[in-house]
Amino acid sequence: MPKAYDPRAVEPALYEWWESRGYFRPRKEGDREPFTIIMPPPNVTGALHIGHALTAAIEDILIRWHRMLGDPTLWVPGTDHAGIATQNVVERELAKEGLSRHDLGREAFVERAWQWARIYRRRIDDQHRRLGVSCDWSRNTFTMDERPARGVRLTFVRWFEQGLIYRGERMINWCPRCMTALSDLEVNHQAVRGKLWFVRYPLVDDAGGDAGEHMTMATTRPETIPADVGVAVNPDDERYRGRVGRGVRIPFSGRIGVVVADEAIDRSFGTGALKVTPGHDPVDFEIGRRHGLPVVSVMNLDGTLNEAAGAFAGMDRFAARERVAVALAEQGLLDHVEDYETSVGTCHRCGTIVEPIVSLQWFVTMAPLAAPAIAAVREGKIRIIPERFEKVYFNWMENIRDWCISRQLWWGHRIPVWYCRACDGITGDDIPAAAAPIVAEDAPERCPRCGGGELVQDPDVLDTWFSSQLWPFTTLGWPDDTPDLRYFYPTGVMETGYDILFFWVARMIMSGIAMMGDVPFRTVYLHGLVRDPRGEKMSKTRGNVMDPLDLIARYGTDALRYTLATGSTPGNDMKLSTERLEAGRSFANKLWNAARYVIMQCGDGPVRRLEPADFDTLVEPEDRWIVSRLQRLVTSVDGLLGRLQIGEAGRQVHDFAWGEFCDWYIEMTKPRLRAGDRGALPVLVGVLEQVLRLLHPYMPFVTEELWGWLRPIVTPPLPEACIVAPFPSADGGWRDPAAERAVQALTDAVRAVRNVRAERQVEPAHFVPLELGVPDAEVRAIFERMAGAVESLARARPVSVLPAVDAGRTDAAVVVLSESTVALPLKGLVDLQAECERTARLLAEVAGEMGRQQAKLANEQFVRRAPAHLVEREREKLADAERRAEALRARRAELGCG
RNA sequence: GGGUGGUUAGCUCAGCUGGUUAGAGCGCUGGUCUCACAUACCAGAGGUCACAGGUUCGAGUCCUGUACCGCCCA
Repeated sequence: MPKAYDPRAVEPALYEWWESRGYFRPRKEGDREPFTIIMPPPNVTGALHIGHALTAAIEDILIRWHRMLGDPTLWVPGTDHAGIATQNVVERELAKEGLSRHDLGREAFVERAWQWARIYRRRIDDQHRRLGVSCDWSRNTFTMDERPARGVRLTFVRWFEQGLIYRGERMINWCPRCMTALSDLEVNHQAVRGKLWFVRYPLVDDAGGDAGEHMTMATTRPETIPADVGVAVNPDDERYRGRVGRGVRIPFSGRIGVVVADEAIDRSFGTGALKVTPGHDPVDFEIGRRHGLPVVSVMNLDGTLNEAAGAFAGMDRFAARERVAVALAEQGLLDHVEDYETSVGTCHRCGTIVEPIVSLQWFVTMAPLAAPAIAAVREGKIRIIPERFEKVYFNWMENIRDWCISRQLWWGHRIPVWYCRACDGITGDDIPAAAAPIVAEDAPERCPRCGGGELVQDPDVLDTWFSSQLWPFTTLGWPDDTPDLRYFYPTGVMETGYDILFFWVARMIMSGIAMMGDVPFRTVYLHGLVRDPRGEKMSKTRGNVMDPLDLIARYGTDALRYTLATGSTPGNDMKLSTERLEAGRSFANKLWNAARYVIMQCGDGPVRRLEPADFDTLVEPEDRWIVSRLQRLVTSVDGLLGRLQIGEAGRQVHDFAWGEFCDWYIEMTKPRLRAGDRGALPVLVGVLEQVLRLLHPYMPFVTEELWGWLRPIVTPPLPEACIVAPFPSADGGWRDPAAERAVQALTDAVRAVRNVRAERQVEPAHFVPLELGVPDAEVRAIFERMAGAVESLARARPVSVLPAVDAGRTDAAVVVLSESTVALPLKGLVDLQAECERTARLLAEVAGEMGRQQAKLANEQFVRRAPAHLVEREREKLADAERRAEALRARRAELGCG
């Protein structure tokens, strides 16, 4: 067996073996409830990042745990076509060849995108395999596959027929670079330093002539002035009372706009007067609508100004802003300019500042869909972890707005709507707003009205999330009625990042209830973002991304998974550093070496492994101690995983494996094994294999590999693979509190000896004589039985276990502990001066303890109201402290300390 | 503006329903290549749990407020 664990040497072969054995496919067992996770489908835009690794780690832990529990366990992998993002990357590829998508034409471009998607799907799947994910590849799905696509069309048609989907002219977010509409969620808001221009609008008299007065208003976007149609003030604003109803002359356009009074106006902003531009601002759009104002647009879809902007036509919107300001100044209309921090919306995908424009798009009416989805969470049909996100969910859902679902892209699910050229008088590509949509799952042959065969499909595609929202059931076969759908829906846990709670999770709940009549999952588990060591978000532009495959190459998959899983708590971001990964790698190596020790001791075997039925037959206290501790751990882990406390469960197994099993139990067995007593072997093997099982969900490779080493030399035989071995259960609840107490006391004593040795700089090779005074007969018996272990652990010889040692003796270093008194009678070990100082320090500590306990016990309220066992515990602690204080005082008197 | 999270050892973070002397990893100090492991072992130092009130017999944990940092929504 190699001296160090080498992940690269074992991982690929193990993964292939698992997969070939069919372990990843669900096994239906009796009437046990299935456990299902639908994997959040990564975008086919590129490679997996560290966030995907976190998703994979957590989900695989849950999946492997449930599989080991014997549940029929299904994890469905898949990938997402990511409309706008993929179109962008494919367009970038084309640009390298000097081509645009328009050069290729729609059909060829879509074929090109399919090629891209096929390549990246395979790459992503391979990366997932490297992460060790035990998902069912036979059910691997792509959002553009035939069945999900059918589900998309069916949903669209049904919602249209129910009046939930409509086509209309609304204010939407437009990305001038991506040249498509966006939903509200696809716009990021950020604060930017800008300016506030104060512009004078001349008031006109009834005849339209100059009234010689003006109103000054503030705007952050002077380039939209040519699209102004009026001015609005707050109805309660005294300053403008007489102005409402009058006309103003709009600069540049010369249009006469009316001054309206509207509640939406914030009197404290600027001058309290707002220019109204319904064509370019959502608030203004509403104001215009309330007051019957026209909508004027001065912008082209690419962000340049159009002919309505007059002299500014053809300019980019930001260049136009400066030019308009200059022109205003020239005309004497610019009052002044102030610095101003404003908020702009940017495209979620490309970062371009989005433009609010009025446009003809398809929308989903969300409120009716949201209502039952709100109820589902409120009634506890769905639980969100961490719970605080339920509030976030309610807040968004209760204020939900209609969802703009049409995208002016080529890559995606084409909207299942057709128009009749004859009926709607369509000649070119443009579909008139008044055209009557023919909505159907499959392309209709003829127009249902006129019977004509000249139909043209809506050119737009749907928002990617429209198909993603159906994912928990399209992956299981919907819209067909499949056995999978009936058996696995609703699924168990939806595990994903909190950043897509609205984008995805909320919409899945809404559409699941709407289309399936039941929630899509019982539990939502939201993890945080993985950040760089400085806490910054990882991004390609920052250049601080950590590639999971690179980390796997350096630290091993298990180290990466363990670090991610135990370093994060639900809903909270984590900083990932190489130091933490190193710790994970060390742990894998520690496990490897502990197993290596056990396996080497076993020789060729066969070694009987300890099973629960054997617990009562154990005689050595350390054996009973480690088994008792293990049972305690198993109970705890079971409870923690049940509450999805994955991080804490993983840490506890780590602490047990390293801190108790390796540091103490294995060391205790060494003198026994050296003396030819093989009685510890079943315990070593039994505890080790239980630890491997407990850790398997976190560190599947090293545990499976060690399982393979252990299996041939162990009897009764272990299950054929760790991945399908039953997860440890503490059903019997076996404990030995006496052994736990005594061994705890013994390790305390050993630590005390080591402490003295280190302080007095005793050579490591030098064995010192040791006397242990143990008043409690039961504990003393265990100390006597374990004297050999003490020798080896404390490097002490001879070891005498006595009912008492004289704490005051001056010929020895003495440490008084709760259950024992340690005396190291060795010349040169006792330095009177130092000993007086040390005992004085200890006495002060003990006095502090006693003070706290006495105060508590003196408090009548505490004694009366606190639980009896806590009061009793305080009394015991006080008695113990008093005993130690007494011993210290006696020793100080003996030593003649002042 | 509304909401929400964080503030615990030098660093990064655990700490579930309130109850021993608040823990871990890394780092630091000192000592060990001891026959599983130097990716290791042993010992040690290091914390007013952001601050101020409150509830309680008892608060890192619950409540209110403040400060700073962050995120979400508008």
